[in-house]
Amino acid sequence: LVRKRVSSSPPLTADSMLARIRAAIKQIPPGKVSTYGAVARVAGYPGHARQVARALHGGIGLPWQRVLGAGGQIKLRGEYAMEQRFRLEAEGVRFRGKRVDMQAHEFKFNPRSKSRKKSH
DNA sequence: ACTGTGACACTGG
DNA sequence: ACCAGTGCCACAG
Repeated sequence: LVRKRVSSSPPLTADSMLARIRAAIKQIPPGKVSTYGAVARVAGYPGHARQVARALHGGIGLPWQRVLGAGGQIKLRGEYAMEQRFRLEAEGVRFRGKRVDMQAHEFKFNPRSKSRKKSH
């Protein structure tokens, strides 16, 4: 039943992909967060969550601390995990146990970027 | 070309 | 709620 939509003619080169992903990440404002999967979707590449992580690893000047795993969980390890949490809390992001309170802090990307089929 | 790896997501136990 | 298994996709060797 669930058909996938690949209709969004995504640039298939790795460069365009990374560029779009970085652009999406930059949209996340301080105090807000998103997830690897959500960023990938908004950038036009549903299912490419891992590439978002790759983009963050190499990209400079990106608010990397604002990208989390599904459910608001930090996916980094060791010192970096603490660094991320520290940075987020410094921005006012609240945690509930080991995860961010997504209900309160998840950033809603501008629908315009996706398939805006709303209104009527 | 093939295999292993990873800042992932989802489902099931 | 946590952990394991599986699917996923691009990249490095």
